[in-house]
Amino acid sequence: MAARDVSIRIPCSKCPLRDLECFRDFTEKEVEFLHEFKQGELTVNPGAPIVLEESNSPHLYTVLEGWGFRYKTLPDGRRQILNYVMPGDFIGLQSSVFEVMSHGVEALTEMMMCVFPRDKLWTLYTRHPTLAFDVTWLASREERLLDEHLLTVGRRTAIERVAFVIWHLYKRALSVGLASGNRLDLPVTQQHLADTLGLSLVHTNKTLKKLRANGCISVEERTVEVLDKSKLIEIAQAQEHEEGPRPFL
Amino acid sequence: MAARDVSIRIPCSKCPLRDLECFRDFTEKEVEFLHEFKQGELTVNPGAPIVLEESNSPHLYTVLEGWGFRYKTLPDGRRQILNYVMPGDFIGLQSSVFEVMSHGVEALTEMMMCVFPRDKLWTLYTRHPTLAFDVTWLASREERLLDEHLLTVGRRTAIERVAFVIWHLYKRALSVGLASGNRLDLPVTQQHLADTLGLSLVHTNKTLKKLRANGCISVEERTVEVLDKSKLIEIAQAQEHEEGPRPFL
DNA sequence: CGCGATTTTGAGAGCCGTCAAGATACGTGG
DNA sequence: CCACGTATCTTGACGGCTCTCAAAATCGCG
Repeated sequence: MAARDVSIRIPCSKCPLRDLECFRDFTEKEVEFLHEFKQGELTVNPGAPIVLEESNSPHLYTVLEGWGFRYKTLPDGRRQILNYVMPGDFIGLQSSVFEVMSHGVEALTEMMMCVFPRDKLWTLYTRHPTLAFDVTWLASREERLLDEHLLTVGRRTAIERVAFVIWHLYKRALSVGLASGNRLDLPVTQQHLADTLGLSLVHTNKTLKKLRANGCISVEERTVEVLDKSKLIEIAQAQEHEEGPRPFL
Repeated sequence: MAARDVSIRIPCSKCPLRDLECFRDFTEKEVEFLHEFKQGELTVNPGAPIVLEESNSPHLYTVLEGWGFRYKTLPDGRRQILNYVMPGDFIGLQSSVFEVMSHGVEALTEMMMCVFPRDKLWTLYTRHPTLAFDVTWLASREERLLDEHLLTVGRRTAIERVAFVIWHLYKRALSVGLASGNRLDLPVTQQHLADTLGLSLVHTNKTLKKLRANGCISVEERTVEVLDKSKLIEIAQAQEHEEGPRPFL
């Protein structure tokens, strides 16, 4: 694995995430503590592993820039993508609770992350209950995303699944400034989509074609344009719900 | 909905869960606080709704006895079972974080639960960081179970899925005393299994038949006997991992 | 004994997977 | 600037796993 350069260049008070509307405001004391908690920044290349399945990482991460994904694999290599990580998302909580991660995380684009030492998480619980609650908040949000994903893979048809992920990723990317207007820059191959949705590569490709023929979306290079939102939502059987400001670490 | 009788009859110090080996020990102060936190017990009948999708329940629950399940449904009625709840499991965390639950919970057997007021969860974070960490622990465990379930539904074949869910439920039930020896009392219809695994009822039935013909399991009434553990594990492509003592509230 | 819920079985259809091959894009070295 | 290898995308053909439809059998219960 390539050497990882970890050093603090960005004080938490100037964290780029603070400029985004979707995140909650923090008190000065909270930011001070987070700055103490922070070990540095880590930058990785596209395709780089961030944590390995069954590994035991001493670090926790908050994504500052870029996309990645969480996954699990079966012994024979079949892969299931569990979720995507974007700016503001927290990586590695499971390892502080169970010692080992039961899933892996891999970068899709170049990623910059904030690094925290896992063994100091406990002091966060003793000294900053508001931040402790934030950690629980983040875990609970992940749970909700997984619930929805499970419904998608278990009960939606192929075209519903594809429509749903696109809509879902579009909304998430919008909120953190990774999409603008109707355009979503998806740093993802069709194989990734297939592994996300429990479909084969070939069928994913043919389903995307239907969605293009439909006039729902257009795709060029790696960017998707949402042409007909209401039709996409209808096909996806998606139900909208408001999101208030959310925390991050 | 039937009237719900809530009153404290069991002090937390005599919580039946404390006798189970799988749970961690608590300090006197922790138990004292939990007893203050506790509002009472709630008993519901098989089939009763515990929380509804999109509802806003003011309560949190810890299961003391019985089985239930979490689920989500699509507008047209297709249902996905997300996970099962058994003694020691915590219900309703999402509602303290997002105001509304995005999933429902329903009882499979008669269930007894410990009831907590949602709005006092915050004082738990301020006064008992160890318990706060336990809440995070529980959320993180749920996340891990969902990860595994997603892999099952997304990437395992029908027979692998059925084998896996039986093995999984057997292990969980064993740890809390709901299974003994090789026998698992499953209070679940084949329709429930189908909705858990993303399969149709008919195909679930035929797949169970194969597993019986295999000599892996036998089924009579609602109890499943695991006849050949290693073959079941092999078919399920399950990977064992140790579990240390876990918390509950 | 009779009715509803659940389980079982068979038949046929279709959605989706696998296999295979060609097309396109992209980076690298000559 | 072109050649070439690798990764990704596309398309067609075919097979099969799983679905739907339908009906019979069994079970639970009043």
